Amino acid sequence: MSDLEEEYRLEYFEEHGFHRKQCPECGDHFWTLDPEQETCGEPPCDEYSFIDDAGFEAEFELGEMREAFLSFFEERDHERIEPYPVAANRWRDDVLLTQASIYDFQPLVTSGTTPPPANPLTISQPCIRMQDIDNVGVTGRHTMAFEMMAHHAFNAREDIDDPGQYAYEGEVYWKEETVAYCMELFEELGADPAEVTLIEDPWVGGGNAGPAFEVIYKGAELATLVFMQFEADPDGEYEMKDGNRYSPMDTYIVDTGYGLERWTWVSQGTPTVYEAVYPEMIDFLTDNAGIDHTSEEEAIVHKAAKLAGRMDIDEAKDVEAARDDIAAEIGVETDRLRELVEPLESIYAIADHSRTLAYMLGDGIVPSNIGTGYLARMVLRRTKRLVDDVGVDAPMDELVDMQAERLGYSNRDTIRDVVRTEVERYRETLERGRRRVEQLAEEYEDSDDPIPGAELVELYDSHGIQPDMVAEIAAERGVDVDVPEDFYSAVAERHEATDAGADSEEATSHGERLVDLPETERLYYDDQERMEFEAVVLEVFEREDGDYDVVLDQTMFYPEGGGQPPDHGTLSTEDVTADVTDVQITDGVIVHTCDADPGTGDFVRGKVNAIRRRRLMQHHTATHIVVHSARQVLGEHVRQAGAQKGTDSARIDVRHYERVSREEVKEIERIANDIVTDNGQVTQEWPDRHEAEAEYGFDLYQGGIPEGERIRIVQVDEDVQACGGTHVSRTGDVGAIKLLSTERIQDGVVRLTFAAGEAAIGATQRTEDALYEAAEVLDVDPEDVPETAERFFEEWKARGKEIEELQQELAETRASGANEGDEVDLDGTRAVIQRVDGGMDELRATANAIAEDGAVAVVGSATGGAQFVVAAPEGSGVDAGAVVGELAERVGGGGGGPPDFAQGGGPDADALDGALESAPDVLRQIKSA
RNA sequence: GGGCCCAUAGCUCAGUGGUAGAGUGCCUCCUUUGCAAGGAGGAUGCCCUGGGUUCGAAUCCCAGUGGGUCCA
Repeated sequence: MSDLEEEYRLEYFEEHGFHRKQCPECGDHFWTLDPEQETCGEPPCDEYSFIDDAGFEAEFELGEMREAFLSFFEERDHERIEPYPVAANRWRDDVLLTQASIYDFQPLVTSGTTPPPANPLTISQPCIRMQDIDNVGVTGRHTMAFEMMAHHAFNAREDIDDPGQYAYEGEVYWKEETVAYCMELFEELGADPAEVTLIEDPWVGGGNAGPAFEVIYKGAELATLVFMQFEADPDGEYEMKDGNRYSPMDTYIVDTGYGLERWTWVSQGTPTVYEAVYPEMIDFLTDNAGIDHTSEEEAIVHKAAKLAGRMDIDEAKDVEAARDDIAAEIGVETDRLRELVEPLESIYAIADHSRTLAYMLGDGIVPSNIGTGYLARMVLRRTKRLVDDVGVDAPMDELVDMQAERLGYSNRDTIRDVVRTEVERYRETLERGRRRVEQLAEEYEDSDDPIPGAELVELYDSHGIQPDMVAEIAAERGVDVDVPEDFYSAVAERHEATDAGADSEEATSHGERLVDLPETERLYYDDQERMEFEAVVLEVFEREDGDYDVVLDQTMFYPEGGGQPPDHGTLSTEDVTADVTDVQITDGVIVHTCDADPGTGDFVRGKVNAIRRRRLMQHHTATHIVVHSARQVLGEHVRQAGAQKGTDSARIDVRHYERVSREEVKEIERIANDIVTDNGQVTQEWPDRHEAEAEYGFDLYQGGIPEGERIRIVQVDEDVQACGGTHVSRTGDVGAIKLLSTERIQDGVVRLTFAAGEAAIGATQRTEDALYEAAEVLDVDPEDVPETAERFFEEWKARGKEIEELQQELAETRASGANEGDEVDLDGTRAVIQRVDGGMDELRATANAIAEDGAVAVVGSATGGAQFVVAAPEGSGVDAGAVVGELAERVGGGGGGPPDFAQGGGPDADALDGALESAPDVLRQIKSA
């Protein structure tokens, strides 16, 4: 096994007189210029020493610090790169949020597949780390949202077989330069290099690893310098702290992270990072919440803040014990300290969370029950609770807007709208929850039992009601709540029990043999209107189902991809004409599934089914137009969440926070058809990916992230997207666009189904057919259908009521007047046995009427099989349920009910009369039993 | 992407295979002319939709639609 120690012995340290030491407290190794230094300099081994004693020559505001950093590296030949969105799932599918600047370049750039936008580069990347959520506000240094300032250099080894296989070659710079830059930056800002400590701290993450330094200055961790150079390998020579083995890779990357907020904080020396980063917002919130400390209280808070670094829930085992220690050290009661500090902690958290929300919503994340949307919802609800608890009396949308304005977002109106909608939604959830809990509390009010844990789990998991909220509401009614210790693991367990993951394996029958074939030349991009071509058959595979998979040197057939179904058509030689039923692409090789074998090595003439292709192209272009129109109507946040094109209709799923109204649908349809009428050119080009990203942003990648240096982008009207599909050449060729339906397929995702061209006409005609048919049935003009339908529906209901009343009357008449029913005497109790051929309602009414007269009623009917109703007045001594059971058995069925009123029946209608005849005997038997 | 919960009167919700309910609101009358007043009477329902099981489904099963919620 090889140790990393050698990796940290830099010439830079040697030349500048650094010493390597080991911290007696935590055991970490570190480098320092100060021969006297003993501990590593980082809390809890050391304390902050920059509070009230700012660490740099000048104080910086956030923006000034960012600029200072970026221009420092710009002056040193780094290119400044614009930040990426915080929603990392826009360009990668393994994570939801951007948590570090290196995320911007994973996985394609780090693996060497795609070149970096610049090399070396510098950036200040907004990041969100949800895992720090419990520390925010408490420790004084943790924020959920932050900017990671960084410089990166992407290097590739030259001593390998084929250095040209990667998108970059050679070494830009490595460890020596990285450490030198770091120290130089400190000196430029006026820090004493002797106060800087570099702790050896190997880094592991996402299957990669490497040596790294944590850079500590005056107690604060200000930078991490990571030298990514290993990849996971069971036979690797390095074992890292995660217990896995790693071996060197061909690319090696400088990955640094300088926390903008920490640097700003140290430059100002305020008690907490929050006061340095968004002082106006903290002032606003403290004022608003009416927090006004005396100077003595102020002093306590101030002292506590200096020590608050110990309250890291990840490191301090018991946060409350840490609070006790702090209280003891500054000489106040723990309770008093908590009373003073907790509201401030909430306010810090509110400011941070508002900023987090501004980033998320500003980048177009829509609150939802899935993905990043769910995270946004969680943050928003948590913030709302904090706001209410601490008594801030400002609407949430205003708080988020304060941060959005500061961050320079232009879609602030949408952000506010989203926040308002979401807050309202939360209010409704809480109200629903309150009613539910009150009801539950009522159930337990009379018993002395507390509300059990299982109920709490159910309330939380299915209804989103926190246990402490249940406790609060239950307490109002004097009901206890039994919160299990392991509440959240009980919730998790509930999920695990039902999670049965079934992995579907993708079976590519002859995938391996495809690898040796050259990439198929794609003619469909050259001229999307052309449908015929000639090609050479490179290989034919016979399929298990008897069809053939044919690979050509070039093709006009579009393979399934980007939600566009494959082309159909024919491949013909002199002798054979094969129908193409499917076309797929694997690693650049296009496979045509045919019903005949054209023969390897032969020339074939390919002919694409032009009608099908044209319809697919119309729908594909229409999809771009509809998304673009929806964006204008619903807002800038609208983004594609999936799409499927077809020949008769297409659907597009779009992120949006509300249901789409009928008015909005009409507006989208109108704008879409305006674009069609304008008949603008639909263009495609293959620009450099980084240039395209710089020009159009990541909204390019609505349909997925393509690989490679150059990407294909398609422009329709003002809409630009990376797209591999085929399109008509002018918007007018789409013909017409008709929105067919909208549905909300998930919270925050709306599906728009529409038809284009001929299909649009067809769809409209179908709708009209339905209307005309309905009109014909009602015998009115089509435009009168709604009114007539309503009238008919009302009348139908009125008739129903009338029938019921008449049945009632009829039944009463029957019961009272002379009728054909047989009267039997059962030891003084009268019984009436009667056949009434009618529905169940009629039978019931008749039986009731007879029973009201004081007689036992046995009523039978032969409509729809045999049916009985038996009613027994109180004190008759007859169990109606038993009677029905007995009678129903005779008609091959069953029945039952309470003793005073029962019903039943069976399929054998012919046996009805026989059963009724035996009724007197049955009654006597039951009565005497 | 997965799990769970819900859908019944205008509203909030009970309902256990056997005659669809309560509170509130609504209408009428009475009492009182007093602030969420009291009394009496009355009207309100495709029990979300479509299948299935059953003699019989608001109730059980399946699918769909709409809503809620938790997790990754």
